Amino acid sequence: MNISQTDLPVEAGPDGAACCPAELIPPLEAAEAAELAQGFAALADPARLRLFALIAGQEGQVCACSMVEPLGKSQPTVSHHLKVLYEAGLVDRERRGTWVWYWAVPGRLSALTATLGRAVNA
Amino acid sequence: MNISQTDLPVEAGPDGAACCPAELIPPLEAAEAAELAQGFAALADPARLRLFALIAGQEGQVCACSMVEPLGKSQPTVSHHLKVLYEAGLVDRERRGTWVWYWAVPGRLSALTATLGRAVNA
DNA sequence: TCCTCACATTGATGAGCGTCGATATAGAAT
DNA sequence: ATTCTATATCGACGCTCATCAATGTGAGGA
Repeated sequence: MNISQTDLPVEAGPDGAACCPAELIPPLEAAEAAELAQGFAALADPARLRLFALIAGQEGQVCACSMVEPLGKSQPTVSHHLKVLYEAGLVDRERRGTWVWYWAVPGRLSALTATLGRAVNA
Repeated sequence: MNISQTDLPVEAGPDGAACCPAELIPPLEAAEAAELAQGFAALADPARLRLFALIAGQEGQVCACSMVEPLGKSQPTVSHHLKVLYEAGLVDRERRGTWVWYWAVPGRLSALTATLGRAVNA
């Protein structure tokens, strides 16, 4: 087994045999990572993904009453997931009389992925 | 089977006041939503986000030993998160002697977001 | 061979989440 | 006011996950 020094990005020290370059670029700040993770967590559930696709895929707005049946979950469960999406900033809502209407917040999804992409390409 | 107006999801009032416009476009298929959610779940943890940014942000590959200290978690915890990222297809790895090297799988992150974006714009 | 180091796995624990039934709240209509 | 409907909240259950100490595994080195 012949290991040439150009094969591996190893910075081997004479005494300690280091495996790694001296310093890595700093990772995401813990606070920013926590905020990003919260955003992705809102998309980490199949029911919420289907809800979000249902809302964002329509022209205009969607009434909450029309989302219970296609999702196949109980009304309290749908309401809970809508709240999670709302608190994640992915959807907005407005009460009009008896019903509540939801719509996707433009650019919020792309902002999430862009933030991670920026941290990766830094 | 009889199709009556009570079968419709639309509750159209006499003056045209309705809560639901008509049929909604079908949501994400449950199977596709589950697969997507699994991918986003890998990014829904601050420790894993920092790990992924650490790996994808470097030039070349990263030794596992160099990720324990910057993350501030125990070695088993880091190993667990690396496994989750690996099984989500976000990173790949190779053992070289004593050490294990990790690198980001190109295009996997953008594929995730593109799939959701396609479902939304359909 | 035995020892050491790097990494993975196991087992346990505590916290958090998805789910639903029951209930509360808000608005509209009678 | 009473009642009905749509939505939100509460309480509880079961399950999953993040975490770490202890242990296992696999690869050099003496």
